[in-house]
Amino acid sequence: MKDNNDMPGHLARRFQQIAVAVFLAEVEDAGFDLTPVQYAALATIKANPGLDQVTLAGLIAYDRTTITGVIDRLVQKGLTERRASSRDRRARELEITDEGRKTLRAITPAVEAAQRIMLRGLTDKEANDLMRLLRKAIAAGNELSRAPLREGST
Amino acid sequence: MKDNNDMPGHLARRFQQIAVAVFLAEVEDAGFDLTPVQYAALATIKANPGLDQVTLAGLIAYDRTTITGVIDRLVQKGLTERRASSRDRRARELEITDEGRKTLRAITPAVEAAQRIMLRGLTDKEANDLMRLLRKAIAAGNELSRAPLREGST
DNA sequence: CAATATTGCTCAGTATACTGACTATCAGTA
DNA sequence: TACTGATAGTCAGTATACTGAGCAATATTG
Repeated sequence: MKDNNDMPGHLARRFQQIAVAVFLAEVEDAGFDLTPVQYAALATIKANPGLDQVTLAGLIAYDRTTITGVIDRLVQKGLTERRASSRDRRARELEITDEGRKTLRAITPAVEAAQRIMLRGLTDKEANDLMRLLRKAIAAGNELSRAPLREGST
Repeated sequence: MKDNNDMPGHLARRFQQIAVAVFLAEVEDAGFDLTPVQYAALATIKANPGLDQVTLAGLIAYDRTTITGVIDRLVQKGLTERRASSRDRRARELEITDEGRKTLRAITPAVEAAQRIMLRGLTDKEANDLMRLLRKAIAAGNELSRAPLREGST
């Protein structure tokens, strides 16, 4: 019988599991307390000042119901500000704080180290191949999850 | 600046997200209600009758605190039996029920379809390459997560 | 412009994952 | 055999993800 551990779905889960563990370990070693999800959100807020939650969710492929809690925690940590939009009173505008900017800068080496560590079993060429193939598979399946990636507004 | 969406950690998360969505959609279309995690656990219990929870967790790389809830749900659905071991009173022996066996058989086509769909953007060669590279990266990082894969007892 | 549809966000509920702690039990050893 | 350490399982707490529902506000349309 075919080994269940060899199915793409299982490999996906396992690789993600390792990636998160490596990220958290490196970031903690660097003296910070930030999850991969929080990091991506924070970096995206910095790159797109004043964006609303739905746009942010689309830019990093998070569910809109997930982003609420993520931002709650970023706000609670003092890394992000959330305020009502004046143009659309349903929306919240997000801004990174000085503290958030500082954290993002300081944490970057750990984040980059983590990316290397999670690929440490591969040669440079293999790592590039893996990322290319993942990108391709993800692009083809983008619309299949509830939280697809939505490119910048144009 | 480097796009955060292009980091291996983000690709891992995104691919896993799509894989789970595809799995759930296919299984639901087939008329079943089983998560990828529950499926893997059930299949492993069937292949290793009477195994205990820690061994099961090791075989599919789940955390031991996660497996408790997964088995709770399999038992509640009538697919698995959990009973105290006579040899070691700390341990629980797991068995698949007839209903579990029937479900596993009936669900297989949907599971296989899901694996194809999550790779649908890739050629056969690319799909094989992706899986080979994932296996290699995972093997190198196995010990980095709290729930590493533990091969069969030997 | 009134009725309708859509959108931004939140909430309640469920299912992984993990941290850390705790109980019960087992195994090894002085 | 009493002591010590390790192991099996559970529990409480936190953080993603997602389903489905709902509210408030905006957009669309007849």
